[in-house]
Amino acid sequence: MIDLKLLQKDFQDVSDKLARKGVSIELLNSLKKKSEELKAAKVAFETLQAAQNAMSKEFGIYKKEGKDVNELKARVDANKIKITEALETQRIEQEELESLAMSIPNIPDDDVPYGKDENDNVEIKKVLSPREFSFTPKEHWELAEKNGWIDFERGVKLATSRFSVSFGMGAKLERALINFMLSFNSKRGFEEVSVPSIVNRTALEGTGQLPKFEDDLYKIQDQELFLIPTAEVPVTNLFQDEILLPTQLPIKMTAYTSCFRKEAGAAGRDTRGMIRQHQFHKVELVCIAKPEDSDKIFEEMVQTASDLLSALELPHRLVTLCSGDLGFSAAKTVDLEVWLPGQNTYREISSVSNTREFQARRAKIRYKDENKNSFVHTLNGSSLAVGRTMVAIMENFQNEDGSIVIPKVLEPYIN
RNA sequence: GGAUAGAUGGGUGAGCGGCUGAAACCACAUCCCUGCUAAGGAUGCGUAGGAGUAAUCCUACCGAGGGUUCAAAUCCCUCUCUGUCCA
Repeated sequence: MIDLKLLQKDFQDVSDKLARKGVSIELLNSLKKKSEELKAAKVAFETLQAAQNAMSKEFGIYKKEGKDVNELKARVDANKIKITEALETQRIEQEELESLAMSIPNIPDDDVPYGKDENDNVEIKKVLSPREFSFTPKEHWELAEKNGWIDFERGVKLATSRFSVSFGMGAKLERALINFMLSFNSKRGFEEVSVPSIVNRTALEGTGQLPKFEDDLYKIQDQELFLIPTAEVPVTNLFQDEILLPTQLPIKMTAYTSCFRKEAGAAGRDTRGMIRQHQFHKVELVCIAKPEDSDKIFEEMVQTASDLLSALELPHRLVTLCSGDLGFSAAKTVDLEVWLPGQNTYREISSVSNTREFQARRAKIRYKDENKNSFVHTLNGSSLAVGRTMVAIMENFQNEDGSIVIPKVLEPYIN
């Protein structure tokens, strides 16, 4: 959630920055007005309540002294009617403010480039050069079927479109990648955690998927429970409503989970192959940090994901997302895009974001900072999306006959 | 599924409907004493919001949500979770 105090104090600045993310000034204006109204309603209510409390105390004293309470009771009763009204006003204001505030995205960092969509993203650097092929490289779905690694039809048979099944070496490679990534991250100081794949509404509100993006989530029928779209949700919310000690920070975690996304609005995109599936595997990095450390941790996470790709000998590039392409909760995001020779293009394989205190404010994650409590910064990044890594391995390590070489670092994990 | 007990501040754990935002202990912080791998003493120490230059004051919160009452951590109802016992 954005900082309402900051909005009141620096309205111009906040609205300028959010305009870059496509938030209208009208919306922010009504938010500002609402928060002022709520404040007034609160003051009105609290004044009445204070009077009520004082009279109640008096009441006790009167009783003790055996004085007549009829006159006092009449005053108390009259005040009570006003309190009920004031409380109702405040409740309505509160609800309206919350639903408004919860749907406003995070403020982008100052160094985020301005832009409309993914075409305006800015490349930072390329890592490893794409290999020269002496033949025309095939796309991964062809290779996957040819080698018997992935069965797209049977996935559809079991569930629906955009589900697939891995067999044999395909399944082994998947498992090897998960283990390799977890070990790699673990060596870099990220603690492994294993979390539920189902979470409640509060958790999803904490990280920002709800209330705005319910259509993208799989919901459990008749229950306020959802399949997780990313491990970021359960792992970040591990510390929801907690006050951490500074000595605990930074907390660096890595988790493997399946991820479930409806991909609403993605009709027609990446329909072939396993680039965009409803269920996919992902190893995630999540960090909880003091504000002054979060930039450093961010770089560390980007570097870890990049090194992982390098260890797998996969050419990739780093891209800073422009303001228009930035996600709802992110203040800054760097995407890692892997080279896919079959498609002759770079495709997103990891996305590292700093949400600053946006999620911490929603999920109430704080730490003791000197004497006061402050919000932590939360960061998350994929490391990596397993399915897309398999795609990248297939396309980059293919031979002319369609066979595929397994990257050397994975050998110990295959057998 | 049935029965039963419970849910209090960072932790353990008291709490008669008003004097309880909450005892005590532990932990933690600062200071004093002490010259030794320790002990003792003093003070402070929940969260959020609001008023004020400030001292300070006000409001809310004792699992969640309702209710009774002038007044609820304390009484009533519903729900959630945890423990134990029975199927």
